[in-house]
Amino acid sequence: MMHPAVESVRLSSVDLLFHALGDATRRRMVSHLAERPASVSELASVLAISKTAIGQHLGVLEEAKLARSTKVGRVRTCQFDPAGLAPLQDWIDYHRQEWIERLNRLDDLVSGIVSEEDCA
Amino acid sequence: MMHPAVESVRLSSVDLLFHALGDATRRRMVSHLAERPASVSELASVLAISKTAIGQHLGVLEEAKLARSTKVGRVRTCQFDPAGLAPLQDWIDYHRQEWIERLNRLDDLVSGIVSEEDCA
DNA sequence: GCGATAGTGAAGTGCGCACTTGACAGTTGG
DNA sequence: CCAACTGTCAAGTGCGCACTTCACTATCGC
Repeated sequence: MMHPAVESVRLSSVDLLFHALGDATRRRMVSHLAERPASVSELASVLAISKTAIGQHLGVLEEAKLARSTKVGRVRTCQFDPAGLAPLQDWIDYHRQEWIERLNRLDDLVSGIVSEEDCA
Repeated sequence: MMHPAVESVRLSSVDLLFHALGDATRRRMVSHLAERPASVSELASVLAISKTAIGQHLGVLEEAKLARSTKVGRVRTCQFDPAGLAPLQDWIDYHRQEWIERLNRLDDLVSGIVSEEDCA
Protein backbone atom coordinates (compact mmCIF):
# COMPACT_ATOMS: atom_id res chain seq x y z
CA MET A 1 0.00 0.00 0.00
CA MET A 2 2.86 2.41 0.84
CA HIS A 3 4.43 4.23 -2.04
CA PRO A 4 7.49 2.31 -3.34
CA ALA A 5 9.75 5.33 -3.06
CA VAL A 6 8.74 5.71 0.58
CA GLU A 7 8.98 2.04 1.32
CA SER A 8 12.49 1.63 -0.04
CA VAL A 9 14.04 4.02 2.45
CA ARG A 10 14.17 3.97 6.22
CA LEU A 11 12.26 0.83 7.11
CA SER A 12 12.05 0.31 10.86
CA SER A 13 13.67 -2.74 12.42
CA VAL A 14 10.21 -4.02 13.31
CA ASP A 15 9.12 -3.78 9.68
CA LEU A 16 12.24 -5.62 8.56
CA LEU A 17 11.76 -8.29 11.21
CA PHE A 18 8.12 -9.04 10.51
CA HIS A 19 8.77 -9.05 6.80
CA ALA A 20 11.72 -11.41 7.23
CA LEU A 21 9.81 -13.84 9.43
CA GLY A 22 6.61 -13.49 7.42
CA ASP A 23 8.02 -16.00 4.96
CA ALA A 24 7.78 -19.69 5.84
CA THR A 25 11.01 -20.62 4.08
CA ARG A 26 13.00 -17.99 5.97
CA ARG A 27 11.45 -19.22 9.20
CA ARG A 28 12.62 -22.75 8.44
CA MET A 29 16.03 -21.30 7.64
CA VAL A 30 16.15 -19.57 11.01
CA SER A 31 15.01 -22.71 12.78
CA HIS A 32 17.76 -24.68 11.15
CA LEU A 33 20.41 -22.08 11.90
CA ALA A 34 19.30 -21.92 15.52
CA GLU A 35 20.38 -25.55 15.84
CA ARG A 36 23.69 -25.11 14.11
CA PRO A 37 25.48 -22.86 11.62
CA ALA A 38 25.33 -23.98 8.01
CA SER A 39 26.74 -23.23 4.59
CA VAL A 40 24.67 -21.94 1.69
CA SER A 41 24.80 -25.30 -0.08
CA GLU A 42 23.78 -27.15 3.04
CA LEU A 43 20.75 -24.91 3.52
CA ALA A 44 19.85 -25.25 -0.15
CA SER A 45 19.96 -29.02 0.19
CA VAL A 46 17.94 -29.12 3.40
CA LEU A 47 15.26 -26.68 2.24
CA ALA A 48 15.23 -28.11 -1.28
CA ILE A 49 15.62 -24.81 -3.10
CA SER A 50 18.39 -23.28 -5.20
CA LYS A 51 21.53 -21.81 -3.68
CA THR A 52 20.61 -18.54 -5.32
CA ALA A 53 17.34 -18.46 -3.40
CA ILE A 54 19.22 -19.15 -0.17
CA GLY A 55 21.50 -16.23 -0.89
CA GLN A 56 18.51 -13.96 -1.40
CA HIS A 57 16.82 -15.09 1.81
CA LEU A 58 20.09 -14.70 3.65
CA GLY A 59 20.23 -11.08 2.51
CA VAL A 60 16.80 -10.44 3.98
CA LEU A 61 17.67 -12.15 7.26
CA GLU A 62 20.91 -10.21 7.57
CA GLU A 63 19.13 -6.93 6.89
CA ALA A 64 16.74 -7.81 9.70
CA LYS A 65 19.73 -8.60 11.94
CA LEU A 66 18.50 -12.16 12.39
CA ALA A 67 21.56 -13.74 10.82
CA ARG A 68 25.20 -13.08 10.11
CA SER A 69 27.53 -14.79 7.66
CA THR A 70 31.19 -14.97 6.85
CA LYS A 71 32.88 -16.32 3.80
CA VAL A 72 36.14 -18.20 4.23
CA GLY A 73 37.63 -19.74 1.15
CA ARG A 74 34.73 -20.63 -1.10
CA VAL A 75 32.22 -21.48 1.59
CA ARG A 76 29.98 -18.96 3.31
CA THR A 77 28.92 -19.96 6.80
CA CYS A 78 25.64 -18.54 8.08
CA GLN A 79 24.65 -18.27 11.71
CA PHE A 80 21.59 -17.23 13.63
CA ASP A 81 21.70 -14.08 15.77
CA PRO A 82 19.10 -14.35 18.56
CA ALA A 83 19.72 -10.75 19.63
CA GLY A 84 17.94 -9.72 16.46
CA LEU A 85 14.68 -10.97 17.94
CA ALA A 86 14.69 -8.21 20.56
CA PRO A 87 12.60 -5.64 18.63
CA LEU A 88 10.03 -8.36 17.97
CA GLN A 89 9.88 -9.12 21.66
CA ASP A 90 9.55 -5.41 22.38
CA TRP A 91 6.65 -5.12 19.94
CA ILE A 92 4.81 -7.96 21.65
CA ASP A 93 5.46 -6.56 25.12
CA TYR A 94 4.31 -3.11 24.06
CA HIS A 95 1.00 -4.33 22.73
CA ARG A 96 0.38 -6.56 25.70
CA GLN A 97 1.12 -3.63 27.98
CA GLU A 98 -1.10 -1.25 26.05
CA TRP A 99 -3.90 -3.75 26.35
CA ILE A 100 -3.43 -4.04 30.11
CA GLU A 101 -3.44 -0.28 30.54
CA ARG A 102 -6.60 -0.13 28.52
CA LEU A 103 -8.22 -2.55 30.93
CA ASN A 104 -7.00 -0.47 33.86
CA ARG A 105 -8.56 2.65 32.36
CA LEU A 106 -11.81 0.74 32.03
CA ASP A 107 -11.57 -0.42 35.64
CA ASP A 108 -11.05 3.15 36.81
CA LEU A 109 -14.00 4.29 34.76
CA VAL A 110 -16.26 1.57 36.10
CA SER A 111 -15.20 1.97 39.71
CA GLY A 112 -15.71 5.72 39.35
CA ILE A 113 -19.25 5.17 38.20
CA VAL A 114 -19.87 2.68 40.99
CA SER A 115 -18.61 5.05 43.70
CA GLU A 116 -20.80 7.79 42.29
CA GLU A 117 -23.74 5.43 42.58
CA ASP A 118 -22.73 4.69 46.15
CA CYS A 119 -22.79 8.41 46.93
CA ALA A 120 -26.22 8.83 45.40
CA MET B 1 7.08 -22.36 -2.51
CA MET B 2 4.63 -24.82 -0.92
CA HIS B 3 2.07 -26.37 -3.20
CA PRO B 4 -1.21 -24.40 -3.12
CA ALA B 5 -3.26 -27.47 -2.31
CA VAL B 6 -1.00 -28.19 0.65
CA GLU B 7 -0.86 -24.60 1.75
CA SER B 8 -4.61 -24.14 1.81
CA VAL B 9 -5.16 -26.78 4.47
CA ARG B 10 -3.89 -27.10 8.01
CA LEU B 11 -1.80 -23.98 8.44
CA SER B 12 -0.26 -23.84 11.89
CA SER B 13 -1.13 -20.99 14.23
CA VAL B 14 2.44 -19.76 13.94
CA ASP B 15 2.12 -19.60 10.17
CA LEU B 16 -1.16 -17.71 10.44
CA LEU B 17 0.31 -15.32 13.00
CA PHE B 18 3.46 -14.44 11.10
CA HIS B 19 1.50 -14.05 7.90
CA ALA B 20 -1.05 -11.80 9.60
CA LEU B 21 1.58 -9.60 11.21
CA GLY B 22 3.81 -9.66 8.14
CA ASP B 23 1.65 -6.95 6.62
CA ALA B 24 2.27 -3.36 7.72
CA THR B 25 -1.36 -2.32 7.38
CA ARG B 26 -2.57 -5.17 9.59
CA ARG B 27 0.09 -4.25 12.14
CA ARG B 28 -1.21 -0.68 12.20
CA MET B 29 -4.70 -2.10 12.55
CA VAL B 30 -3.63 -4.16 15.55
CA SER B 31 -1.84 -1.21 17.09
CA HIS B 32 -4.96 0.89 16.78
CA LEU B 33 -7.20 -1.83 18.19
CA ALA B 34 -4.84 -2.35 21.11
CA GLU B 35 -5.64 1.20 22.17
CA ARG B 36 -9.37 0.89 21.74
CA PRO B 37 -11.99 -1.14 19.85
CA ALA B 38 -13.15 0.37 16.59
CA SER B 39 -15.74 -0.06 13.86
CA VAL B 40 -14.90 -1.00 10.29
CA SER B 41 -15.61 2.51 9.05
CA GLU B 42 -13.46 4.06 11.74
CA LEU B 43 -10.51 1.84 10.86
CA ALA B 44 -11.02 2.57 7.17
CA SER B 45 -10.92 6.28 7.91
CA VAL B 46 -7.85 6.08 10.15
CA LEU B 47 -5.84 3.82 7.84
CA ALA B 48 -7.09 5.60 4.72
CA ILE B 49 -8.16 2.50 2.84
CA SER B 50 -11.55 1.14 1.75
CA LYS B 51 -13.95 -0.52 4.16
CA THR B 52 -13.76 -3.60 1.96
CA ALA B 53 -10.02 -3.81 2.54
CA ILE B 54 -10.56 -3.49 6.28
CA GLY B 55 -13.02 -6.36 6.14
CA GLN B 56 -10.47 -8.51 4.35
CA HIS B 57 -7.70 -7.69 6.81
CA LEU B 58 -10.09 -8.33 9.68
CA GLY B 59 -10.71 -11.80 8.32
CA VAL B 60 -7.00 -12.53 8.35
CA LEU B 61 -6.57 -11.18 11.88
CA GLU B 62 -9.51 -13.21 13.15
CA GLU B 63 -8.17 -16.35 11.54
CA ALA B 64 -4.90 -15.74 13.36
CA LYS B 65 -6.85 -15.23 16.61
CA LEU B 66 -5.46 -11.73 16.94
CA ALA B 67 -8.85 -10.03 16.76
CA ARG B 68 -12.51 -10.67 17.36
CA SER B 69 -15.52 -8.77 16.12
CA THR B 70 -19.23 -8.59 16.74
CA LYS B 71 -21.88 -6.94 14.67
CA VAL B 72 -24.70 -5.17 16.46
CA GLY B 73 -27.20 -3.34 14.33
CA ARG B 74 -25.34 -2.18 11.26
CA VAL B 75 -21.97 -1.58 12.92
CA ARG B 76 -19.31 -4.23 13.42
CA THR B 77 -17.02 -3.58 16.35
CA CYS B 78 -13.54 -5.05 16.20
CA GLN B 79 -11.29 -5.68 19.16
CA PHE B 80 -7.76 -6.86 19.74
CA ASP B 81 -7.15 -10.20 21.43
CA PRO B 82 -3.70 -10.19 23.09
CA ALA B 83 -3.96 -13.89 23.94
CA GLY B 84 -3.50 -14.56 20.24
CA LEU B 85 0.11 -13.41 20.56
CA ALA B 86 0.99 -16.42 22.70
CA PRO B 87 2.19 -18.75 19.90
CA LEU B 88 4.39 -15.94 18.63
CA GLN B 89 5.91 -15.57 22.08
CA ASP B 90 6.40 -19.31 22.24
CA TRP B 91 8.20 -19.29 18.91
CA ILE B 92 10.60 -16.63 20.11
CA ASP B 93 11.23 -18.39 23.41
CA TYR B 94 11.85 -21.68 21.66
CA HIS B 95 14.49 -20.26 19.36
CA ARG B 96 16.19 -18.36 22.11
CA GLN B 97 16.29 -21.53 24.17
CA GLU B 98 17.61 -23.63 21.32
CA TRP B 99 20.39 -21.10 20.83
CA ILE B 100 21.33 -21.23 24.51
CA GLU B 101 21.43 -25.01 24.47
CA ARG B 102 23.63 -24.87 21.41
CA LEU B 103 26.07 -22.69 23.31
CA ASN B 104 26.01 -25.11 26.22
CA ARG B 105 26.84 -28.00 23.90
CA LEU B 106 29.77 -25.97 22.58
CA ASP B 107 30.94 -25.27 26.11
CA ASP B 108 30.85 -28.97 26.95
CA LEU B 109 32.76 -29.80 23.79
CA VAL B 110 35.43 -27.20 24.45
CA SER B 111 35.89 -28.11 28.10
CA GLY B 112 36.12 -31.74 27.08
CA ILE B 113 38.92 -30.95 24.67
CA VAL B 114 40.69 -28.82 27.24
CA SER B 115 40.61 -31.57 29.88
CA GLU B 116 41.99 -34.02 27.34
CA GLU B 117 44.83 -31.64 26.67
CA ASP B 118 45.41 -31.38 30.40
CA CYS B 119 45.78 -35.17 30.58
CA ALA B 120 48.28 -35.25 27.74
C1' DG C 1 -40.95 6.45 4.18
C1' DC C 2 -36.33 8.45 2.80
C1' DG C 3 -31.84 9.83 2.62
C1' DA C 4 -27.67 8.77 4.76
C1' DT C 5 -24.61 5.56 6.80
C1' DA C 6 -22.35 0.72 7.82
C1' DG C 7 -21.00 -3.25 5.99
C1' DT C 8 -20.59 -7.26 2.51
C1' DG C 9 -19.86 -9.77 -1.94
C1' DA C 10 -18.00 -10.33 -6.50
C1' DA C 11 -14.75 -9.35 -9.71
C1' DG C 12 -10.81 -7.23 -11.38
C1' DT C 13 -5.94 -5.01 -11.41
C1' DG C 14 -1.21 -4.18 -10.49
C1' DC C 15 2.87 -5.26 -8.41
C1' DG C 16 5.93 -7.23 -5.14
C1' DC C 17 8.43 -11.18 -4.28
C1' DA C 18 9.86 -16.08 -3.97
C1' DC C 19 12.05 -18.83 -6.98
C1' DT C 20 14.40 -20.52 -11.28
C1' DT C 21 17.78 -20.90 -14.92
C1' DG C 22 22.14 -20.16 -17.00
C1' DA C 23 26.51 -18.23 -17.14
C1' DC C 24 30.36 -17.07 -14.56
C1' DA C 25 34.52 -16.48 -10.92
C1' DG C 26 36.97 -18.23 -7.07
C1' DT C 27 38.56 -22.29 -4.38
C1' DT C 28 39.88 -26.89 -3.41
C1' DG C 29 41.89 -31.54 -3.67
C1' DG C 30 43.73 -35.34 -5.99
C1' DC D 1 46.28 -28.61 -13.81
C1' DC D 2 41.85 -30.03 -14.15
C1' DA D 3 37.37 -31.60 -12.52
C1' DA D 4 34.32 -30.78 -9.02
C1' DC D 5 32.34 -27.82 -5.86
C1' DT D 6 30.74 -23.20 -3.68
C1' DG D 7 28.79 -19.09 -4.20
C1' DT D 8 27.14 -14.84 -6.92
C1' DC D 9 25.14 -12.04 -10.65
C1' DA D 10 21.63 -10.97 -14.17
C1' DA D 11 17.41 -11.68 -15.96
C1' DG D 12 13.32 -13.59 -16.15
C1' DT D 13 8.51 -15.89 -14.68
C1' DG D 14 4.45 -16.86 -12.26
C1' DC D 15 1.45 -16.10 -8.74
C1' DG D 16 -0.22 -14.51 -4.39
C1' DC D 17 -2.16 -10.76 -2.28
C1' DA D 18 -3.32 -5.97 -0.98
C1' DC D 19 -6.40 -2.98 -2.70
C1' DT D 20 -10.10 -0.94 -5.58
C1' DT D 21 -14.68 -0.25 -7.68
C1' DC D 22 -19.42 -1.22 -8.20
C1' DA D 23 -23.54 -2.97 -6.86
C1' DC D 24 -26.39 -4.38 -3.28
C1' DT D 25 -28.56 -5.18 1.52
C1' DA D 26 -29.49 -3.81 6.15
C1' DT D 27 -30.00 -0.35 9.63
C1' DC D 28 -30.39 4.24 11.62
C1' DG D 29 -32.18 9.08 12.32
C1' DC D 30 -35.61 12.30 11.15
